[in-house]
Amino acid sequence: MSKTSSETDWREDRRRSAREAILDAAWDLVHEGGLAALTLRELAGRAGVTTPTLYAYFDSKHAIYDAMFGRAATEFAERIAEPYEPSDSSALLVSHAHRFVEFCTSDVARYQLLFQRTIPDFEPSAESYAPAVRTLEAAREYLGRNGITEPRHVDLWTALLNGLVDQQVANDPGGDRWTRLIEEAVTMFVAHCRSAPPDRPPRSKSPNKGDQR
Amino acid sequence: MSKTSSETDWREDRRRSAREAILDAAWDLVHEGGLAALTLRELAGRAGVTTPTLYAYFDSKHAIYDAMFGRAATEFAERIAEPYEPSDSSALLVSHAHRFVEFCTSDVARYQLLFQRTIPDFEPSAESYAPAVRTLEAAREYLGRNGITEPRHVDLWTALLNGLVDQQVANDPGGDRWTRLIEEAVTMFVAHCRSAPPDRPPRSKSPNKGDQR
DNA sequence: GTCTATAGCTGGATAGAC
DNA sequence: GTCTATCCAGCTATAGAC
Repeated sequence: MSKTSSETDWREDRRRSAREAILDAAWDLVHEGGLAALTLRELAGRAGVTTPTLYAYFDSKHAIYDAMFGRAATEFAERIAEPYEPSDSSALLVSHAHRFVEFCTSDVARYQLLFQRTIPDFEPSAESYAPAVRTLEAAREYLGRNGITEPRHVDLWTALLNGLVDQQVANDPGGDRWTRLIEEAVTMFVAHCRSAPPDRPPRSKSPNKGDQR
Repeated sequence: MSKTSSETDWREDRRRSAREAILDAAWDLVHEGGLAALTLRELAGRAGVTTPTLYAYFDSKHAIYDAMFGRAATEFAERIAEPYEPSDSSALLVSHAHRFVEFCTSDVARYQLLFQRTIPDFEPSAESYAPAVRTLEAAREYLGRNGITEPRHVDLWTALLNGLVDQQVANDPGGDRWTRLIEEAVTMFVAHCRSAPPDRPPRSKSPNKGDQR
């Protein structure tokens, strides 16, 4: 090799920080105009470079979305992993739910990029996606401490939280019409799981089959 | 007037059916490639006309989306308004939930157009939107028959159903991983509302304030 | 109402000099 | 790595003949 390792580190650090600066500008842009407002021309202008320069740091526009996804997923994982104040398992679950919902509603564009599939033909790479899946394990952990281990209950949990977030961002952006229901929703959910039989969902009578196409 | 009324009806009928044929083609296109795949060139090709002809029937691309929205909203209202088999109020609510979720999951593009805001700068007109709001009144009606009248419970209900739909279409399209939880979700919800005090959500202890930014 | 032809714009991506 | 200049594709929408 013709370079010392410190020279290599220097250059790689500069390259990394230039990439991060571009991503900063990308997020600014997206926060103002939504995910679809990201264009390479506008991004280059904000980052103080020209379009071809962007291709020195990213292979394509999708690669930029992927890097943005990776940053969002890391933020998500870090926020969820922050320590909780000591409390009983039920209050812990409420805190966890608050964090999840607050994380999602505090940045709608980030939420859409992470959890909805709104960009045509974009799929996050496995590396970018990894932190997000690790975080789902955390949810299972907190549910488990409440004695909730049934897979269908985990699914019901994700549906409940996701529904609150979705209604909040779609119908009352910036407000708290649905986020203020979190505690009640968790109470409802926990009470149900504690009373439900472990194997089958409770059914008092057969459902209206005629309506289930 | 120089035309008889029957001549006028004739022409208006022809015009209406031509519009409907274009909308049929638009829905075919969208079902195959998603909402964003609608382009006027492709639409014209499928409808057997050329691009300028589309402008003889619609003022703009957004006007086409609006007409599609109107049709979807009407389908939604009609499906929800179909009579239910006689049953008790609880089973009625389950049937209602099944219909809502099945309607949404059976046509993802239609669901996205109706309930998510994924098309840039598109807002449905008041006329197109009207059937959808009327249908929300139906949900309140069925909840009311179960003694559920609190506004916050109505919000919790919409979040719960919307969450099931969202998880289903996002993470298990074509499957039933979340739709099969409908009955259990309704049971949980109804039991909670019956036991909850009418004015305030139940809280055994104060929440972890440190986590509520 | 329907066509041919095209305007006018915006987008992602690249060639090649420096 | 960064620039100037440009290509090429896609889109909505319109002008004007028939």
